[in-house]
Parts: sequence; C-alpha cells; structure tokens
Amino acid sequence: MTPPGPDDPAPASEAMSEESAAPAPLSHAERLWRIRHSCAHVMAQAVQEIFPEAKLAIGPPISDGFYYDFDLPRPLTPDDLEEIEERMKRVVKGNHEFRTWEVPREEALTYFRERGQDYKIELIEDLGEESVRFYQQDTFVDLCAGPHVRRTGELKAFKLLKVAGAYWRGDSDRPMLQRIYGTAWKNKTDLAAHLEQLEEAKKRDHRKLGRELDLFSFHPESPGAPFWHPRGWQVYRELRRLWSELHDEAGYVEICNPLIYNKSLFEKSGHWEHYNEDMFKLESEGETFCLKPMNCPDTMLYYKTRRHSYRELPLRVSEGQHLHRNELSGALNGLFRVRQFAQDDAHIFVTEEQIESEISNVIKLIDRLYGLFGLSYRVFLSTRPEKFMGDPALWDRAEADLASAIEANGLEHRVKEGDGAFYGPKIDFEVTDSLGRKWQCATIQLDFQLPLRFELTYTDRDNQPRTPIVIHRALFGSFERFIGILIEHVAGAFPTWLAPVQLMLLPINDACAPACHEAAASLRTAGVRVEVDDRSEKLGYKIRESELRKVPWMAVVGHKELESGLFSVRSWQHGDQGSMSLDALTTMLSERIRERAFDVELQTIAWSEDEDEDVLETAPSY
RNA sequence: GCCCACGUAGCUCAGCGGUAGAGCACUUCCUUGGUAAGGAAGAGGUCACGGGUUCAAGUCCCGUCGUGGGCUCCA
Repeated sequence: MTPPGPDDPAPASEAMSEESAAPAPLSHAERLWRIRHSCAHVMAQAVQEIFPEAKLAIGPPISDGFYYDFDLPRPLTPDDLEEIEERMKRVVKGNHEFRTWEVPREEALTYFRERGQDYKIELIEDLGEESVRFYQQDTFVDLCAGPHVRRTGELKAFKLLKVAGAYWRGDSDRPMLQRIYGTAWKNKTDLAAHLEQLEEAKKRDHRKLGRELDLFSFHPESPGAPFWHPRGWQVYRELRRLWSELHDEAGYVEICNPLIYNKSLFEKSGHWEHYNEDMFKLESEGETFCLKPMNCPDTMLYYKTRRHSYRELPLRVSEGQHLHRNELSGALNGLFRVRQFAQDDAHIFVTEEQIESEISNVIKLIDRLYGLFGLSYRVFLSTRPEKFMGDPALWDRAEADLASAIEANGLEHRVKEGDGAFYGPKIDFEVTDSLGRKWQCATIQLDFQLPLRFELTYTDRDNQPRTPIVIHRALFGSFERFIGILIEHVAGAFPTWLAPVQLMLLPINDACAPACHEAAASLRTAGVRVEVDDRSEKLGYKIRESELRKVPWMAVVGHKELESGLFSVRSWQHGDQGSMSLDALTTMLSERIRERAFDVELQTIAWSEDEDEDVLETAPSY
C-alpha cells in the first residue's frame, strides 16, 4: 500500500488505532513512556511545520521526557522553542488520533526518498526488516515502532527545555544535528514538581555554591583542575582522613607512587594502545612520559618489588595520588568532570577462593561509608561481555561469587548482562541524592588480565607459583566528584564534622572579643574548627553572615554570657538553642565530630522517580 | 574535539555604535549595637584576549581562550 499523505489518512481497514490494539491496562511507567514518545512526535510535527525542509532523525522518550534530533537550515533560538511549543499545543488541542499501520520496506523507502528524509532511509535500511511501521497524528507521519497514546489530547503536561547539538548516531564523524529536549508528565502537577526540582538543582549547583562558600575555583590557566580554597580543602582533608581511618581499620596498606611514567609502563598495561589519547604526555631526553591516568599499572610495579606468599593474601594496597586525564575540553564540568583528580583507589590481590569474602568486605566498607552521608544506593552486577579475555569457567565462578557476596550483605542487585569489562566482571554502586538524582560512585572490578600482563605471582601452599586476581575498587569514585555530589546533596550545608568552620563565636561588642578568642583557643584544643567574628558589626549582621556561609553552629557572647559563663548557642538549621556552658558546648560538638554524625536535615523534593525508573526496561526494545 | 549560547568591577547583573553603571562585597571614618543587612565617604574596569569594519566599537564582523547546555537513554 501507499502510505497516506497528510490529507489522505490510512483506510480504516488497514489503519489500526492504539485503542483496539491495546486493551490491557497500562502501567504508570508504560503510560509515561507513551506520553513522552508521543510528545516527541508532536514536536517533530511542529518543527516540520516551521521548517518544511527539516530532516528528521530520531525522537525517543528518555527519563523525565523526550528529545528529537533534526537537521535544520539554521540554528534554533529560544524564540523558536516558544513557537514550537505553541504549535504543539495546537496539535494537542486538535485531539488527533494516533494511527499506525504496516508498510512494506520498499514502499517505506520510497516514501521517505520522495521527501528527502535521508536519516529515516538509513534507519529503515539498517533495520533490515521486510516491513516497518508508520505512525500518524494529524498531518504528521513518522517511522516508528510505537506504541503511542491514543489521541494527542492526552498530552497534557510538557515543556521544551533546551536545544543542544548531537551527532547523528552519536558518531563524531557524522553530521551534527540539533536536538530539542523536552519534559513530559501525565499531569500539570507532576510537571510543576519536576520543574521545581530543576530550579532547586540550579540553586544548589556545586559550582555556584563553591564560589559562594569560597570552597574552590577554576582558572583558565589550568582548565578542568580545581583550585581548592582553605574551606574546600578542609572538606577534602576531612574526607581523606575518614578514608584513611576506614582503610587502616580494614587492613589496607597505603603507598604513594610517582605521577609520571615512561610510556613503556602503559604499553605493558595496554593503556597506551587504548587510552593514549586521554593521557597527558611529556618529552624528556627523547623519551615519552605520561602523567598517570590511573593507579593500577604502577601498583603492579609495587607488587613486583618482592616475592609474595599465599599467606599475605589478600593484600590490600591503597593509593590516592593525583591522576590526570586529558578529557575533551567540552566534556569538563565543574567538579563532576575534571582533568586532575584523586581516586580513593585500592587494589586487592587475592586468590580465587578469596574473591567472595573480600568482595563482601569491600561492600561492607561502602555501606558504612555511604551511611555517613545519608545516601541510599543501588547495586548493579555487570557480567561477561561478548568480547572478553580469560577462562569462561573462571568468569562464571567469579560472577557467582560477586552475586553471593552482595546477597550475604542483605542487598538486592540488578544484573547488567554483558556489561562487564573485557578483563573481568564488576559491581557498580549508584547513589541517589536528596533530589533523587543518581550518581555512579563506588565500583568494584575484578581483573583477570592485568596480573597476567605484569606476570604477577605468589607462591602457593604447594610451593608452586600462581597468578593472583586483582580487585580494583574505589568507594567515593574520586574525591573531587564526590565533594561535588555532596555539596549538591546537602545544598552546601555540611554536617558538623565536615563543615569547614564548625562554630562561629559572635562577640556582641568589642569588649567581649578577647573572651571569645580565649574560648576559641580552648575549643581548638578539643578539635573544633572555630572562628571568631570580632568585626565591629551588629549581632544581626554577623549572624546573617554566618547563616549565609552555612556555618552549622554559632555562639553569641555578650556581657550576660560572660557573667553567667553560659554561651547562647544557635544552630544554622534551628536557630536559637538556649544557653550552654563552654564545656557542654565543647562536648556537644566534639561528640558530633567524633561520631561523624550526619546532623543535616536534607531538604528533599517530591519527585515521581520510583514510578518511572523502569520505563526504559519495560519499554519495547526498539 | 564538535554544535549552540555566553564572557562588562571580587560576586550578581544593567548598558547593545557617541565621554563605563547599579546592588552586594572591599577600604576608611562614625556607631559598641542582643539572634538574618546601622550610617557616611572612598577605592575598584584596556568592557576575556587578538585582529578587522567605522569619524567613533562593551556594543557590528572574524579568530583565539575560557565558561555553560549537549554530543545513542539509539524508529
């Protein structure tokens, strides 16, 4: 059959509406998926009305919304978005039916050839099916597997958000298209909640807070490398201290290796072949050196400095040196994507039998760590990919060990089939922050290959050399990125133990300042980070300043306090806390600090995340 | 790297061909004040950098650097 033109809807006998096709009740996720997918089509119609010569690429639903890629004669402006949105609303008002029908491959190709829709042609050719499916609403026809909502009138709540460049099929050698992103929900309430969440995210952007709270800065002289200011570095130091304590307790040893290596090291590890482009390189005396992009190869060198017995394993070696990766300039993003950073890295050398228990140990460490920050997380197990190295039987056993280590810790996990690295399976931890955003932080990766490449051995019970297995693992991921996540998670208001300044003493007038300095000295001895705001300003002014700096605790000291010996304590979150002796105040603070109490009330925003998180998994695969 | 946008005082921004502006922050002085901004004065900018157009360029054009949004969540 010939696909119907805009004024020639498909014959009723051949056209099928979703109404008759899908009698089963839809899950919430499925409905959202359809709404978003349908919005993409309506948007494409609007764009095509404005630019009849527009070439359409793809327009799928994504989490929170949808996008569509277009090849257009000129760049889009924000005004264009408004017009497109207006036109979309008109289509919605028309309450047009979504119709669908099968089209034989050749006819579909002819249809799109006549219209110069090169990308659609390529899609059909790549599909390699005998027939494809068309969808139509109002005047707009598109190649699409569907399904969609029944009528455009069901698209009640959407908003176009931004225009971005996107390569056709994500390939930098192919044309750059213009992508319009939109968000769509089942009703206006959900849409408003989502927009509010976006607003809130903007407010607590770590780059903005980093400047406002004087934590760090970036400079063109070293793009992608954070300059840590005293307050930000204090947070960094505190996290490092925590990290060292946890690892000392857990039986790790820490080493400190060089930053610069002859490229031969990376030839041996295989990075030179695969990672070359991402490394910073230096020349010296005719030799090529690289700033190390990861700690594994040089940790292997450490292992090889002497012979090892099976009695030493598991050998847990941590290293937190700075790493450099020459990330694409356009990929840099605050603390989230930097060129210089430190991973809280460790490599554990184990025997095959030790995998399960050692993985379990790492999981416990991660669980303990995240608990300190009020972060919940999910666990993913990635299994053997199609292209892999090593013994399949070893893979199978290792995967089973990883799964049972997860279960032994009472955790649930999802399997990402075939998503492991070629050198071994892995477990990823994805934390959810207070705004419901997900971040992949901790990772545990088994490596069967690196020990072989470096010819690592240990001497087993029977006096025979055996090859150990290496476990790569990081808990925070990188300190830089984790601090960025943390800043946004707590909106800049750190728990007491992490706060750059934990207590601000506020003398009511100049006469009370000396007493404050005395108290400050005593508090510092007790390990409290305290400052005295002894400027000749009014109390209200100083309080405001400390509030804006998100200092968790303040103590007002005036004549009253000096006479009674009781300080007026105020907390950042809850205001006036009544009076307290210096001793009691010191005890209260040092307890919180010692326990690393998460004394932060997270301000969360309602979002429908749990309802749509399975959208992609339950959706048809094409 | 690529597409688009942006770059004016430390920060947030106004100015968009005709002699650089505001608020906050900063400095000095007055004020010694009790739970989120006391008052006055002052200092501070080659308008990112480099070219070009023009009698005249933060303002228009080109390039460079940086920043921001993105660049498979694949019909």
